[in-house]
This record gives sequence, structure tokens and C-alpha cells, in this order.
Amino acid sequence: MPRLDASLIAGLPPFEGLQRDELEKVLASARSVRFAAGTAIFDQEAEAESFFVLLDGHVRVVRTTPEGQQVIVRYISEGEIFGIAAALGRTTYPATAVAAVDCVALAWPSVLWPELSSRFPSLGANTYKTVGSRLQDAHTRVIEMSTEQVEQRVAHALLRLVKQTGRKTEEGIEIDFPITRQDIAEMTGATLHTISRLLSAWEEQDIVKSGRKRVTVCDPHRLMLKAESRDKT
Amino acid sequence: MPRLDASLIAGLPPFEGLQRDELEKVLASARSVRFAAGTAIFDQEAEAESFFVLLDGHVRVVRTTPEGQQVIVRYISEGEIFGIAAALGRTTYPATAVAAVDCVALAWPSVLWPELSSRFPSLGANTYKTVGSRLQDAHTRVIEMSTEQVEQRVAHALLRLVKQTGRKTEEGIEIDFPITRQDIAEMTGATLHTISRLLSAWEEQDIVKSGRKRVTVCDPHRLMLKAESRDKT
DNA sequence: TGGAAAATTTGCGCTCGCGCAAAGTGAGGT
DNA sequence: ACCTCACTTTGCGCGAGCGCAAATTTTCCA
Repeated sequence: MPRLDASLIAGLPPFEGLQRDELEKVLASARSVRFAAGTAIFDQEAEAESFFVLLDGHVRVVRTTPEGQQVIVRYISEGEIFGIAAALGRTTYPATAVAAVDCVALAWPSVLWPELSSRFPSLGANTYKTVGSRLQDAHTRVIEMSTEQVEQRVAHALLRLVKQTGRKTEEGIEIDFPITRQDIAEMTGATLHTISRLLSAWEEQDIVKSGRKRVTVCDPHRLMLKAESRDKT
Repeated sequence: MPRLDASLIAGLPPFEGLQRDELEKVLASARSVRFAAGTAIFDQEAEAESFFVLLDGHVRVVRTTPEGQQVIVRYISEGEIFGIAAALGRTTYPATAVAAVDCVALAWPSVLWPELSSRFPSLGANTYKTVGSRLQDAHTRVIEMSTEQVEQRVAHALLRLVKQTGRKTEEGIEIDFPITRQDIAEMTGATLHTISRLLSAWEEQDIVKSGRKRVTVCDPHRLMLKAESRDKT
């Protein structure tokens, strides 16, 4: 197995504040892994053997209810740490992670977390900081679900996706991975029917362009208006 | 100021695994504080000066939207740590905490968190473990809001409250602090009108008894049925 | 003890968005 | 090039639960 080079992870948020030689020590216990689009990286309820840092691609994190309903918890993009059940004192993964496109990641055995986080305090601090923002995100979503109409929730979801993973094109900003109406429905607590109607309506107004597994936001500003007020412009 | 005795916190979840002398060292930097029912312990957006462990009482954690809508994020009960923005790399509180009844708590300055968590690794581990379950709780709520009807959500919310803070009475298990229909509405994303109707219907069926700022669950088992299925028994 | 404020109950109409059904439209495999 | 499957669109009806309004009850305080 080829040595992993420190430049792979230098500058990534989880490793902010680590020296070059520290990066190399951290990498010494990592292995690099690839996942084809559509394959599971880990399964809900499974033993949390590893935690990951995504080097390339996009990962969809999904939680399934006992009744079989699926909800998309979040998308992970390049440079993010995920699968960190161990850092939160859990032994199993609370959700399933699926590669939304072909992905490359680094994986560490969960058992090394205590050692790594104490040897490299910045790694711990960076990680817990992202945990903090994820907790806040989750609460934000609860609040959106409580207080907003479907139209506003979808607008917010699209804006977040665009901000997180937007890729500039001539027509606007495109979400950088395949995403179906069903996916958007599972992010916002709506049905794919409603999402379809909504996107059609917005396309009519030149706010978005969308096709099969593809969404482009053309007019972010007007989408923000949709996100904020509940009147029907 | 009187010395705080280690027996105050011995056995509390955040301090699990600490020796007696360690408890005393931890207490050395704490001060004890009281809050009258209804007063704010800290405010959303305010500088996160302290973190707390609740010794007695119940605390309501509320987040307010830019539009002024309120949502109850969770209730804190005895022995829980809260206000730990510092441990998650934030400098301000993401929500407001209000004493639901008269409360007693211990407070530590946020700036001591790095030192305390590294001197007493169990404290850090225990804390991050509760952060983990709060993150999971938040996701669970997102999922409930996405997939369940109001009736099921309210049933789930009541069951959780009863489990967390239930006090046995002759009529059933009573929620141990004053809680209004409005409060339940803000926990479940419904209106107080709907909650009122729902509780009346359940009272009719002898599943709950409720009065002003008071809810008692008489038949937890049938409430669980309400929580699980969406058919109208 | 009286009065005001807070909390709760109840009625009624309406709308958003779901549920169901069916038809259309790409895209990929062989 | 065709076929099939996955994804998307669209129509229609209905029902849960909100919004608004008003009456009622309970508690607290002066």
C-alpha cells in the first residue's frame, strides 16, 4: 500500500491547526477507500468500526424509521468528517451513509479515536466544532418543519444545497450531484408530487431549471424571497 | 461562600468515572446559582460565559425564529449538563434557557472547559456522549415531523416527557412541572387549539387527565398505540 | 373578596398538501 | 435501435389541522 501524502489532507477543516509532521502521524493509521455511486459506506445500526473523512464526492446520510420511511439527514461534501459515532460515545451508526456519486475517503478505525483526539487536540476541537454546527443544523430543521410551509422548506433546502455544493454554470448554480424529486421530498418532509409541482412552478418563473436528477438555481435572490415569506408571488 | 461538597455531584451522569478528589477539584471552580421559576438562565445569541449542571428543577430550552416564532428544543432535568456551547466551539448560546420551576444549578466559566475536559477525560467523554444523544434526539424529531401526524407526534412527546420527568401519582404518571397547551404545541409543531382538542379527546378515553398547566398520563400503553399507528381508535 | 389576566375550550370555514391514479419522458443496457 | 425501468408530470378529490373568533374557567393579586 502506497504511503499517503500529507498534502491529501492539509488544509481540510478537520485537520486545521495540525503541523505537517502531525498530519503524517495521523495518516499513518488511515487507509484510503473508494465507493462506487450508490453503494453503502455504512449501515444504520451496524457496528461503528470506522470514521471517515471524505476526500472526493458526495455522501447522502439517511435514516430509516421502523415503518420503513426514509428521511435524508444531510449531505456530506468534500473535506467533511463523518461516521464519528465513536467520538460521541456510540458503538453503532445512527444512520446509513450512501455514496451519491463515486467517492474517495480516508477511514480510521473507531478504536483509535480516543488516542488520536488526545494526541492531536486540534483534531478533537475541530471535530466537536462540526458536531456543534450539525446539532444546530438539526435544530434549525426542526424549527423549519414546525413553522414553515412546504414551499419555504424546499426553498431553504435548495439554497443550502446550492451553498454547500453549488457548481457555477452558464444558466445558474447547479447542485453538484444527482438528486431526485424523491430525495428533495425526503429532505423536506413533503411528497415527490408536491416537489414536482413546485419545481415546475418555479421553472415557469425562471427561478430554477431542473431535469432528471438535476436542479439548477437561476435566481437565488428570488428563491430567498420564497424561503422567507409565505405570500404567493 | 461555603465550600461545595463532592456529594452534591457524585453519581451525576456528567461526573461518572471521576474519583472523589477529582470531584472536589472540579467543584473548586464552580459556583452554585439559583433561578426563580420563569427567569432566563441565558439568552439566545448572548455571549456563552458559563456552562451548567442542573442540580434541581427543570429547564426549558427555547429557540426563537427571526420572525418571532418560538420552538421548544428540549427540557433539561436534574443531573443534566447544559449550556455547553464552549465544548462545541461556539462563543454564543444557540437558544434561550428558562427555569420552568425554581432551579438550582452549578455554573462553570466557559473558558475553563478546555482545561477541565483535558484534566478529567471522563468529564469530556460523558459530555460528548450526551451531545451524541442530543444530536440523535434532534434527528429523531426531524423524522417525526416529516413522517407523522400531529396526534402521533403529541403522543411521542408526552411519552418522552413522562419517561424523562414522570412522577407517579394515584391517577397515573404526572409530568413534574407546569406545562401549558401552548408549550406542547411548541414542542410538536401544532397549534394550542389542536392540542386542546386532542387532550380533551384523550381524556374522554381515559388515556390522560389534564388541567391548567398539568398533564397526567393514565394509560401509557394506549398512548403508545396512538404514537405508533395512524388509524383512529 | 373582587377583578383582571392567563389558560383553556369550542365552533366553523377554508386551504395546503397528501393520496391515489395514470400518463408521459428520458436514460441505460444488450 | 429497441425495450424496459426509473423518474417525472399532472389531474382530481379529500381531509387534517390551521386561522380566527368568542365564550368559559382558573388562578393570582390587590
